[in-house]
Amino acid sequence: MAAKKKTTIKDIANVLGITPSAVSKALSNHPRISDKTKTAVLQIAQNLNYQPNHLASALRKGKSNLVGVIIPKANSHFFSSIIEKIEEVLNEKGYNVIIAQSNESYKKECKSIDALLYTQVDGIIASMANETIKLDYYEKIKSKGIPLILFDRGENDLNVDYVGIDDYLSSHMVIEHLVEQGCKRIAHIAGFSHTRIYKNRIRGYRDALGKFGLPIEESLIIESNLGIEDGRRIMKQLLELKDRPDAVYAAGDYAALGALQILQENHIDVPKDIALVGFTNEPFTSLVTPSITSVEQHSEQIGKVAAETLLKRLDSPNEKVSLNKLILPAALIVRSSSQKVNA
Amino acid sequence: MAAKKKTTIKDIANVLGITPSAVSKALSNHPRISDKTKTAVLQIAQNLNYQPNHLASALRKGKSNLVGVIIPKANSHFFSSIIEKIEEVLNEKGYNVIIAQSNESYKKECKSIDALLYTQVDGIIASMANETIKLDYYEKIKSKGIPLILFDRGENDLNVDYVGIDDYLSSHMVIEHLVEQGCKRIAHIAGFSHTRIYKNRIRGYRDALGKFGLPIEESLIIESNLGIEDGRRIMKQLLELKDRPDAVYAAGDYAALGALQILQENHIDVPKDIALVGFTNEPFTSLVTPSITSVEQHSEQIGKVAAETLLKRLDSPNEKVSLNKLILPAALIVRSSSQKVNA
DNA sequence: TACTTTTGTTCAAACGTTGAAACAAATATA
DNA sequence: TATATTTGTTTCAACGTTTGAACAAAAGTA
Repeated sequence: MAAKKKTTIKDIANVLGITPSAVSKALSNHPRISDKTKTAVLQIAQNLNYQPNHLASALRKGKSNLVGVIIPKANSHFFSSIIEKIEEVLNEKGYNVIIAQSNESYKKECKSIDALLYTQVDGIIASMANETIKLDYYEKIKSKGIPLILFDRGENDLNVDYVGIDDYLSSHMVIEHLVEQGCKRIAHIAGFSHTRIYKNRIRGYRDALGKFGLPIEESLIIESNLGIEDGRRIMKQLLELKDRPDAVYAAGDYAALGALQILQENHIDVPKDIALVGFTNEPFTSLVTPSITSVEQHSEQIGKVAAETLLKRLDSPNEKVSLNKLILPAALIVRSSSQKVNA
Repeated sequence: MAAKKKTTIKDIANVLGITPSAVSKALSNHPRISDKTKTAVLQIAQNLNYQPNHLASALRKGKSNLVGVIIPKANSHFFSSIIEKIEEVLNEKGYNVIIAQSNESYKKECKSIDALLYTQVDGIIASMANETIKLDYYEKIKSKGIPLILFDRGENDLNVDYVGIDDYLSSHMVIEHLVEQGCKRIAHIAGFSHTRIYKNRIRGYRDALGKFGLPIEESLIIESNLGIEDGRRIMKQLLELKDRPDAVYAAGDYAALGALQILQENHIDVPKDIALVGFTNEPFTSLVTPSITSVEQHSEQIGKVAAETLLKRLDSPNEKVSLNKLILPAALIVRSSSQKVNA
């Protein structure tokens, strides 16, 4: 019952006794079409409940008005709010957004890229899976001439636009704060240094320690995947040291949470005995007790800039604009887990 | 430099000296095409790096192989894992998924629906925004003959397939558990009763109290949006009663968390003085101290069933299959916040 | 009056793929 | 040998929209 023939541009033309071509031009507000015809067309279009056939116009124009977004996992405040912003910016310009999750898997990422290319997206905005080391599929996007913007997890070797925060400086902010709180032995639960952002956080951590005249101790720097379990494991390891740290800086909130659990299980006072700082400012950091100090990455800002950068590329596809590497500032959100003085 | 002409079916045809039609048939493994031709076509397709033009085929076939999914907010474990599953099931059958967030706003939801219809999706899977009362845009989907599946937040009046859990029974499970723990005055931080699922939870709560011979007290049932702030506000309200409850059952985890915060701020022992149960089993329920007992809704299961139901509709569009109202069982995950006995 | 310009529209081809129908050649059946 | 069937391919139109070129009519200029 429900499925009725869709009205096309041709139906409107028939009603008015003009050609489909005139209707098409009227609908796109062509200057050579008379106002009389335009209003008539609009009127009939409404009456017949006309919906333009996106497929046909996309085929003809060679443009789908679809943009693909690849993220590791939607299930995090950081990524979901970036997507929200990207959608907002792109929808306004008539683009629709297709979201694909890689689930941190290289294989799934490749499949997603193929799916997006098959759907003929006009551009892709992506944050790479942790696992990804080979860049062949991203090269494939580039080789098809489809604009690609990376955010957060990017790769310098790819030579594409990138939007992210200043990880190096963020580490400085964290260390400076901890030093102000009187901490002298600061451990770092780090991400894998083969990923750019984690490498920079480590570098920032080291340099900042140096800046404040604190010794760098390799046993206090431990790389991992930064999951809860990693945090727990590494915190246990740190507690077993003969000389315990008086602060822990985790490069991810989940790892920080795991560390917090272990500290509490061992009745170690946070922040008095050991101060704790995380990274990403996931909502739960403010919900747990004690609340966890973390680094806010201004996700909406990242999403906005990524989308706008893509729009720029789409508007001037041939223009050889120089690469954009946009590094936005981050902010330290100080909470109970690190506040020893003036609480 | 990068943007080169895309190879089409015609290019392949030219190389082999056959018609595009033959190539098309070879690629779709038509039985009447010789194996010789098929392998030749495949070979050349690979050589020329041929990628089928989805737009053209979609236009011709009147099928986009795109499915739209509308959710209130990706930023929750529940919804993001449902999406993950939907994607998994649909990708396997050659469908791509477009995700749209309504952000719990009716207006945004309408815009999303229009966008999806414009993109010519073959079907839509949706969970309604809290705000949504008018069903006109959903009727629009139906009137276009596009299969629509609702999950979690559905509306009986719409007369479409629905997948969700048994909210009524879930409340029974919760109350039964609390009664077993010795609770006698159980408050309910409820969702708005104009939404089906919350209405059912309230009904289940009332009936279960009756079943266990406990009196129903209207002052112990308070409806809200179930956000953290709602939880805090309502918990304060409950604490001001001359006769305090000895247990609180919140219809959402965030509300439960807000309640927990207030209880802790007032140094009320959870679960000894007041036991607490939430709903949805968001990951943070196991992360806070004490961990919060909650109802697991088997999101992957919901996603799987929703996707499969849609596939069924897509496969037999004209078949007047009777409506599917699939009610899956939920599970109570008991944690510290409600465990008074045999801890 | 004759010519140019402007205005409003139609014509026709194209975007890339598909599938029913037509066709010729090869093979099977009588 | 004549006829029917099968096999492999081509022909052609279609999906709905867009766009440059063509065209006629109206308006402007000389």
